[in-house]
Amino acid sequence: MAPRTRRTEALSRDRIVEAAVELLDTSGEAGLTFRTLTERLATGAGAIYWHVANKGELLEAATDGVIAAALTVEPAGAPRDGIRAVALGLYDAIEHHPWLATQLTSQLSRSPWGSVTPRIFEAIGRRVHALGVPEGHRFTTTSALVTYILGAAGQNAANATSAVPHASRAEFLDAVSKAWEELDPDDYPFTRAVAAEVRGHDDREQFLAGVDLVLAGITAVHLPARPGRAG
Amino acid sequence: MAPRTRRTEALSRDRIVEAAVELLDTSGEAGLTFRTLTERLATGAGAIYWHVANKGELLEAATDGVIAAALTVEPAGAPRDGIRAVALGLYDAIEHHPWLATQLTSQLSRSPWGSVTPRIFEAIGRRVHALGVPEGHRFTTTSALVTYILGAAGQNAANATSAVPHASRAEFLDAVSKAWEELDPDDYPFTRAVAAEVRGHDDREQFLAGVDLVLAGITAVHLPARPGRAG
DNA sequence: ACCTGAACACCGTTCAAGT
DNA sequence: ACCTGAACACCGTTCAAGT
Repeated sequence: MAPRTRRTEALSRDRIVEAAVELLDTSGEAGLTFRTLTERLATGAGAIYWHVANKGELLEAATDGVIAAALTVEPAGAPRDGIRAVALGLYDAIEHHPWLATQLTSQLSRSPWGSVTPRIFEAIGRRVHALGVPEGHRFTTTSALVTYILGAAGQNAANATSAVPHASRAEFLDAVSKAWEELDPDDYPFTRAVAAEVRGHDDREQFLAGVDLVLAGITAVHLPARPGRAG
Repeated sequence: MAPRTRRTEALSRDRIVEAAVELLDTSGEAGLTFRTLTERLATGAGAIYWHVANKGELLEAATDGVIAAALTVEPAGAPRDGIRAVALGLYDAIEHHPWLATQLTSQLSRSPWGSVTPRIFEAIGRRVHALGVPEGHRFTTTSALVTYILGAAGQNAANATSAVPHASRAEFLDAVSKAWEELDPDDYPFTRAVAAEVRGHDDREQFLAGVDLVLAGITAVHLPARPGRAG
């Protein structure tokens, strides 16, 4: 395959990051190497290192750009709906860019001072505040929500990447269901019993159900029912 | 460093997996290579490939062994306490073996028919059932719990691995808190406001608080209050 | 059946040399 | 200042050859 880019414009950090995102989207984390990247950009490895310190920084920049775009959610509406919208925005972003999952986990912990962590934290936390969660509980509550959202979305991204490539989603779930039904009845009574529920389930619905479960928990623990306030 | 093992016994799959776990625990995911492994076992690469198909299978086996050990939790007690105990068991296992985090995410999705997924699912799900969650909601509820637990534990494992190596936990949290306090007041009012709460927080406590939040949500949504049942 | 270890096709990164 | 591209020190995996 001939290089897509003929180097009309000069190289720049932005163009490098852009190409990296394209490679990641097209061929996954393994598809981004300095070889594929130099080929795509019609340049040499050293040229890339002139603009970017190392592969980690490249991945950070790629993540930041995509997440910033994903978090531009309409600001208005009830806090609960806002949280659902932000959650879905992240879910969809991770589904379309499965390489985000790994990246988010490592950036949230490795560099919480970077821009990605505050961005996500702010988008959720602001609405947790608006929900009425009292001071002193906002950090923990927001952390729990962010953890669930990124954990679930990440799990889902792994689902998307993996699996036998040509097997449809339905076939995959069918295989899991079958495998669970054949587990030892003494050791795995529960897993066997819910095996059938695996078959039809919708990942996105299940994700939202989880968000609602956490929201219900927040309501129950931190927002004692008052007359005139809807559940 | 001289090889620790002098090859007194014959090579076996078990000994290889055992050595892999030791290397992973000692030097992290990057520390396990076929070079370090052959050195440790005083053998050649081909010998390992005779017992194990590839590196992925090696990581699977390592994960399975450690998780099975971590899930041997006392069976009795109230379901809620059982869930907390299982959750903490997984949390601690991942904290002691941070490489588990990545591994669990990929195994839960890539091979839900493997032994790891059913093991975790069964340990939590059985107690979700005992809690009284009605049929038709057990799969989704258990998924949400497992997602939160593995997501939080995984995030924590990343914390453990990363950070400037010599910085103490307190110093690290202090740096994060400071960085958050310096964010733009217009863009990050919430994050700035909770920056102080980062400083003192205990990860384990916060993890458990999250589990309790999900449990409260399950109670609120699926276990309508009845006279004679304690919250 | 089980093991050896050189060889292969990759990585990320560096760096003298060019313009 | 910006870029080239060969070279370095690694990877995981294979495979003819040994016992």
